[in-house]
Amino acid sequence: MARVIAEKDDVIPLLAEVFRTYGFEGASLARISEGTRLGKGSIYHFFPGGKEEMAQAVLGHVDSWFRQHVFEALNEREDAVAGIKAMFDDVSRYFLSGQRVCLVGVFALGNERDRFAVMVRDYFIAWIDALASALVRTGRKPKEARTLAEEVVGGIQGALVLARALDSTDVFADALKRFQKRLLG
Amino acid sequence: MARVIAEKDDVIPLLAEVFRTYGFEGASLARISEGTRLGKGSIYHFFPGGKEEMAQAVLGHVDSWFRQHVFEALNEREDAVAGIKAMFDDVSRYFLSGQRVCLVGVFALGNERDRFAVMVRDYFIAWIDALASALVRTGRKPKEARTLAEEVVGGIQGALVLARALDSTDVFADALKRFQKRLLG
DNA sequence: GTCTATAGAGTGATAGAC
DNA sequence: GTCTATCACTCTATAGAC
Repeated sequence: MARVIAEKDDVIPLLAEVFRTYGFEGASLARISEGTRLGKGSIYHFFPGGKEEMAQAVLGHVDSWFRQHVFEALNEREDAVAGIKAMFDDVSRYFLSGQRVCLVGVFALGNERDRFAVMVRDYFIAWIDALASALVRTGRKPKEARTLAEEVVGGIQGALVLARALDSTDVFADALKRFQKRLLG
Repeated sequence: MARVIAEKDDVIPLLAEVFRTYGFEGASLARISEGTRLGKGSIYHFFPGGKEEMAQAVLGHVDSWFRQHVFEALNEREDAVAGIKAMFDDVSRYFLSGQRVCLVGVFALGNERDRFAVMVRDYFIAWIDALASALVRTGRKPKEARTLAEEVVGGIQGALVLARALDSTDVFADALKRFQKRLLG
């Protein structure tokens, strides 16, 4: 038997793409098997807890990617303006200009929300907090910063919906430009 | 056998709630049967085309509700300001202050988007067009009106995501207030 | 032999269609 | 209710690295 080494870390991004494409309920094991190019045996070897554990792992992966790239840049950069610009660049690339969906957003809308409530909530809170803190460092008042952060993080989710509904990457790109302008003038 | 009269028009709102709750893939016939209190036989009597026809009917129902209530008020009211205010009131009530999800938005994010692409697209286009036309009548330039309309319609979708993620009706209510203020000053 | 990654036949339950 | 297909999942049987 050809033993092609696969590690959990290599599998998770493929898994993420399956969940993004089909949603939690629509991600059948057949589709997961196809998407990861792994037999059921391998899948259950990595994720004995089944689909729930797979989704948990994928959410964790998305969350830590955003923490490492987006939130950290927002929180730690001395230059808050540069951190905010970096956020918009990352977001544009990550969501493929609106063609790719936000897994956490999809889970928030679905029935599976309650099952993953903590991860879903923490992801959005971390994002809003990080953006608000950067905005305070650009000179905004804390309350204004928080409102703006909520508006932009929510607005990005809405722009993803619209971009997919209208099948237009421009809708997403234009929304990001508007948001950046509103935050940085 | 107790013959409880059911009509298709009575079934569709119940069906809509099932699709809203579980999504297209998650709306199994068992859940549909439970939600509509109809046996499988009755369901297929009303919708010989199966789940696809059910979803089509539900999308059509949502679409025509918005057309009759929201879009018409935006398009036809002499007083454009009143029409826009009415839109926000309707939206707040319809989505139960963010506890209820937008079925069209959910479909836009999912894999089922392509199947229902026309209805999904037309719904959002009609909404954006209606709002933009009302904004023009409040004195906005056409291009500015269109951008604002896109931003608000997308923003409402994003606010639904955030409200569910943070499990907060305030997030949704506050977003609506902000949008109304931005549109009407 | 032990351990880990592999494939996939086979389980009962449930899916959607009729 | 009845049909077949597919569901999530289990289990056995591999292969190769140590």
